[in-house]
Amino acid sequence: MSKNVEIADIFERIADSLDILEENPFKIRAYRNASRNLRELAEDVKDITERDELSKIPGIGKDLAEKIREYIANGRIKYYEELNEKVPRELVELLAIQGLGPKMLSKLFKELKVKALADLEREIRGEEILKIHGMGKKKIEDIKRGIQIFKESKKRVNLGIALPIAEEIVNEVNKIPGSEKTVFAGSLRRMRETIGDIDILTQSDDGKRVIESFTKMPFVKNILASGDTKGSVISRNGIQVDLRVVGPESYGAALQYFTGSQAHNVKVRTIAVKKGLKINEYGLFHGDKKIAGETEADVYKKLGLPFIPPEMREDRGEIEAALEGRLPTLLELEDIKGDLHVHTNWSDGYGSIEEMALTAKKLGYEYIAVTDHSPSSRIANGLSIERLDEKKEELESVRKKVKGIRILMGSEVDILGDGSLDYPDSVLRDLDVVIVSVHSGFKMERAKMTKRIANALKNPFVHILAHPTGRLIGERDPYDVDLEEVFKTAKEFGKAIEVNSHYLRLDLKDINIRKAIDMDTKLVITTDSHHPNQLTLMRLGVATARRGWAVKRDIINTMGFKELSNFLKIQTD
DNA sequence: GCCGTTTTCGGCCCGACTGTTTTCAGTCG
Repeated sequence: MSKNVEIADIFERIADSLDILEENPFKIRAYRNASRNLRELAEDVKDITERDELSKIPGIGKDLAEKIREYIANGRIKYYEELNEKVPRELVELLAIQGLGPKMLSKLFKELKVKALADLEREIRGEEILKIHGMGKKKIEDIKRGIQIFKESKKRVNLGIALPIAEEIVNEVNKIPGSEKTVFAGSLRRMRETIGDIDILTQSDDGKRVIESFTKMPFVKNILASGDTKGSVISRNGIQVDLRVVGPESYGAALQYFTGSQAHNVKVRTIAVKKGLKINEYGLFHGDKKIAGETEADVYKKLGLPFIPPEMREDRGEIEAALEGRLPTLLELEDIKGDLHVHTNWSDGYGSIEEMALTAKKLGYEYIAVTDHSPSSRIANGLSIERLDEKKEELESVRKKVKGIRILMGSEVDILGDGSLDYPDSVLRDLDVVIVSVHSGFKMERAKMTKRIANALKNPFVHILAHPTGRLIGERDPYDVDLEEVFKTAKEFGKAIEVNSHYLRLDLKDINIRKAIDMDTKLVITTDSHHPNQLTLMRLGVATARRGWAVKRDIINTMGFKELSNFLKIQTD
C-alpha cells in the first residue's frame, strides 16, 4: 500500500475520532478533506515531502504537512496514537454501522462503556440502553439491522456490476405512472470505479405515490426510509438504492445536487454564496426568487460556469478550470474507432475471430485487433509460434469473408521477469499490433519492475503497454512501479499506454490517466474482451478516461485506420 | 485545521427522514 493511502487512512480515522469527541466540525472536515486529496494524488507523497512541497497539496497546511513529514520519517503520528488512547479504535470502527453516528456512539461509550462490537451487541439486548437520551425501541431495531449489514461487510460494488442493475431499476421506476425522466445520479453518474449505493432521480408531481410504488418493487429486500420525496431500500443483491422525486421546476437543480460529488457541491455552493445566491436541490435562488432549476446547464450558467461533465465533478480543479474557461472538451464514446485488445478462442477467449470481428463491425468500428496470449501464459492457452501461424491463416480467411472492418493480427505478449519478451523480434515484426503486459512476478520490487517494463517498451516492435499496474479492483493491489518513469519511456519511444475497460481492472485509473496526459503520453482505450458481449465495456474505459480529463487527441484509437496505421507502422496497400 | 482580488482572523453547504421529542437532535447523503 502506498504511503499516500496509509496517511489518507490515518487522517480519515483521526477525523472519525474527533467526530466522536465532538470537536470543531471544521477541523474534522479539514482532516477529511486532506485525506481525500492525499488519496487522489497521482504522485508519491514521499517524493513531494522530499521536495518540501507538501503545502502545495490542496487542504494540506502547516499542521498536516508536519504530520505527514512525521509519518514519512518515523512511520507513526503521535497525535493519532494519543487519540487512540482517548477513543478506542474498535469503537470508532462502529461508525460504519448505518444509523449509528458519532453522537450516539459517544454516549454509548461514556454511559455504558461500549468499546467494541461485542459490547454493543450485549447492550442492545439489555434494558440499560433505553436510559440513554434519544434511544428507543425503534432505534434499537435500526441498530440491529445496521449491525447485520455491517457484518455482511457492505463492500463497494464495481462500476460494471452496478451499472446494468441501475439501468434496469431506472427503467422500472420510469414505468411508474406519473413518473418520467428517470435517471441515475451520484457516483454512478460520475462513473467512479466503485460505487457505494445507487442514486436514482425521477420527475413527478406525486412523490408519495412514486416512492410507495418504488418500495414495493420485487427487487426490494428491506425498506430503510420512505417519505414524500425520498425513499431508500436495500436490494436483494445487497446494494442500497435511493430514489428522490422532484417536480419539473427543480429537476435540473436536483440532478446537479444528487450527482455530487459532495466536495464539488461544497465548492459550487460557496460560489453561489459569494454571489449572494443560495443553492439547494430545488433550485438556485436570489432571495426568494428562483433564478434556475429546470436544467443542470442553467444552474451552472447562472453561477457563471459552463456545464461541467459529471465525470469531472470531483473537486479536482474542474471548477477553477471552468471559471478560467479552460475546461477541456472531453472524449466521447462515439470518438472511438476500434478496439485494439481482444482475445479469441485461439487462447482464452470465448468467441472466434469472425464473431469478434462481426460484433465490432456492428458497433460501427473501423478496425479490431485480435491479440491472443503468448506461450508463457499457459493457463490462458497462450499461442506457440506454430499456432500463431495457424491463427494467421484463419485470420486471412476471415478477412476475405468479413468486409467493412479491418481485422488486425496482434498478440498480447508477456513481459518476462528480466524485461525480455515472450516472442522473438522475428515474430513480433510480422504482427500488426504488439501489446505487452505483466502476468507474472507481481511481487517484484519497484525499481526492478520499473526497469522490466521500461525495457519492454524500448523494443521497436512494441506498440502498447496493457493494464499498466496489474491491479484487480477489490481483489489484487497494483504491483509497485514508477508510473512516471513508464510514461516518460512510453512518450520517448512513441508507445501507447492502455486504459483497460474491464470493470475489474480500469487500469490505468482516472488519476493516473490524468498524470499520463499531463506528461503528453499517448493512451489507448481497449476492452480486453474475452467474449463478444464484452466489447461494449468500452463505455467504462471511455468514462474512466473522461474522469482523467482525456480529450480525443490523447487516445490513439480515435484515429481513423489510415492515421492509426502510421502510428502502428503497418504497411498499407 | 485550512484558507484568502471582499479577510492573516473569521469564516467554513444544505435539506429530508426518523424517532423520540414536546420543539428537536441525530444521521445521512
